[in-house]
Amino acid sequence: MSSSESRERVLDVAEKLFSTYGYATVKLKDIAKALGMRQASLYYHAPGGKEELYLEVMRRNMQRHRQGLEEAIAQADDWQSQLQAVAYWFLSQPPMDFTRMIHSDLRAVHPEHAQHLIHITYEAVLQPIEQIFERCQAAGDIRAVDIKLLTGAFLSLIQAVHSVPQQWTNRSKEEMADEVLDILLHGLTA
Amino acid sequence: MSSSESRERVLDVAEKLFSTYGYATVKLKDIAKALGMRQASLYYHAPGGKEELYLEVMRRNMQRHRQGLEEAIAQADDWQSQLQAVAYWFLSQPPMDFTRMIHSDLRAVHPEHAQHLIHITYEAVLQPIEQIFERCQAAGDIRAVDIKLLTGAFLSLIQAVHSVPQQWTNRSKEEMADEVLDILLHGLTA
DNA sequence: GTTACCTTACCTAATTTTTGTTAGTTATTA
DNA sequence: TAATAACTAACAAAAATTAGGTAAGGTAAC
Repeated sequence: MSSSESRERVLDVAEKLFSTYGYATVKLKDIAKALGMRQASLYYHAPGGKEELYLEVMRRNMQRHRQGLEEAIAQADDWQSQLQAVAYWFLSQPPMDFTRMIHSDLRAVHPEHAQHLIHITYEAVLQPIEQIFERCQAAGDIRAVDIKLLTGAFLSLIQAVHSVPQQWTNRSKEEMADEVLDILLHGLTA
Repeated sequence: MSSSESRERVLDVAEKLFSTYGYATVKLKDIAKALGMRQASLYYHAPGGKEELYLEVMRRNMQRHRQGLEEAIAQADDWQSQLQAVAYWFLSQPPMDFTRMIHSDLRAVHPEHAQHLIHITYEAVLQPIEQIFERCQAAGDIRAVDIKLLTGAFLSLIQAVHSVPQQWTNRSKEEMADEVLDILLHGLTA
């Protein structure tokens, strides 16, 4: 395995753990264990320590989201398929918990880094989705609503589906996302 | 201050912190600091230590939710006001993050206690809301949907509103909850 | 009503455990 | 044989926990 491949592997594992459990819950030991190595060996791949590893992981994560969302949106032709594509994209990725990130995880990092991460998060994930809704609204496809609120609601719904323990249901996450999306578009009373 | 009053105060403070930041992020030092006492003094009020304090806090929390939801629902006459009352109830309480609780916080407690907490959570908060939707569905007020999924979606929407940093908006949480609820009921395309 | 003695609600200081980090060593491989 | 990618062991810092002390306030005995 090449150097950059094994570094990617470290970032992948760390990302999955940090995304699922949050910064404070995940110990370096957990990451090392998941990688099949000793805690100290992590410092070969991540010499900057835990906080810097978290930041690298999240920056790469946001980078990938920007790319993935852009492609997902570009390839869908109408706005409803765009929303579905975005939903499926998130379901294919490690869970992204904004609430925990903002209120909990980011308190562990230096304020300037936290601020920067919030900024790139906005550009990478919030903005692309806001733009879908803005285009919808301009075209008259959806009624007048607070776009930022709607974007937050949309994301929260997808992540709620994402976080349903697989053992609690016999449906696939995509099925559930479709149903939730349908409710969002046409309402409960339709 | 009476003995039970000051104990309640400890539980109140611990609840707010645990609910907002999660189990691992909150250190006993943080709780002590918020109470204006030394870390070691916490052991006078919570001799069982951190894990047991967390469990007591969450059990009391669920107890209160059961009560509060029951009253909120009983006092509203139609189902739409019931949903609004439930939303407002949650906004009046410390945030409840199921995803974090299940995937993260509960990993720190003994499995049997975790199981029990999941159970009382279901009875105290999931069930009352499911019952609203079931009655709606039976009465034909809403169309056929997966009730458990709908309940999760509803809760996730409310908590998303609850977690919006007040500085990011000039609207009240109740306003935002009303708008989100309206979208849920009538859809984006209405 | 003052002395003795409890209890309450903290405190400081020390200890233990967990977590993060550094140093120095070794096997593998390009 | 030099770089890579691990390892063990030690160390440091943070977090949880325990031990033991004390000041304030109540209560019973004298």
